[in-house]
Amino acid sequence: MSPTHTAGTIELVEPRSGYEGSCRAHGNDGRAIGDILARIGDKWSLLVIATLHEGRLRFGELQGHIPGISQRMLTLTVRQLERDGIVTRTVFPEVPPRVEYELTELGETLFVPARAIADWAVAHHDEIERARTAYDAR
Amino acid sequence: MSPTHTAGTIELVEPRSGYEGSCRAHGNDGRAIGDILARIGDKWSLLVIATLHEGRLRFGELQGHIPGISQRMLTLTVRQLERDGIVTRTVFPEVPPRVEYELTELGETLFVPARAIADWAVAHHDEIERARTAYDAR
DNA sequence: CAGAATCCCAGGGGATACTG
DNA sequence: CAGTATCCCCTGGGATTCTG
Repeated sequence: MSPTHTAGTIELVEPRSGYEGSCRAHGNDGRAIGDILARIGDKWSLLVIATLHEGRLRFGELQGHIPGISQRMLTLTVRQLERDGIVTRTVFPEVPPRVEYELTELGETLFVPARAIADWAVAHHDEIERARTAYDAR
Repeated sequence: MSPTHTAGTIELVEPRSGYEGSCRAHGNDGRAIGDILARIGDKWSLLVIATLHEGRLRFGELQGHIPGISQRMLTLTVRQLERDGIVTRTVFPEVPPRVEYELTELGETLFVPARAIADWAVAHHDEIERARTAYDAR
């Protein structure tokens, strides 16, 4: 909305003098991070992105590859991602209608760190599991 | 709970034959990923982890470094992270009470990909902003 | 100071039914 | 097929108050 900022580096957390200082200073940049984090961190976005990384898919296929997602949530998720420039939505003027989704360049760049998180989760999930059992038995 | 699985690699998304197959196969591994993703992807965890990466902090300080977090949510977040073995909670037997939080080794390893996501958000947030304005003006 | 307990509300998200 | 529209429940999470 406000193109009035001059870019500049934004630290997630300042060395030790105030996250608030760096993020809140120019108004919306601090929120932008949480904003984007909220998007990619939501229940389905990462799964959609990971699935689409394998190649373009139509709506139904996409849903088939993501067990448990409702039609409604898939629609909403994919619309958000489209709005953010992370996926493209292509409608083919046929009947019955066909719509295909694909990652954009931006989406592909996001896949890299997203994948890193997923890999971390996979690599450490039993370690976490043990930590939980230990904590619960305490 | 069930130590009956033989580890093995878990793919986030199978090359093209079924996310369901790989994840749902052994029962809880598929859910575990979404589970962990949900934890780190929630509204506050990443911020807490990032803040703690700078060094150990007591409750009040932690809250001071994370603008907008309520006492309640900080408590809940930090407890979850403790349960997952990502932070340690040290209570000093003093009066008034002092409690300090610090990242564990595991927590530090999580910080790496977490940081990558945050960096991505920072690096692309104006690109996303433009995509949104474009989409909304469409 | 560091929480635990309660209250309460907005909205996230599932199930279902309808449409172009 | 690929959505949209509703209904409705449940949880996330803020504000406030109480305690060791």
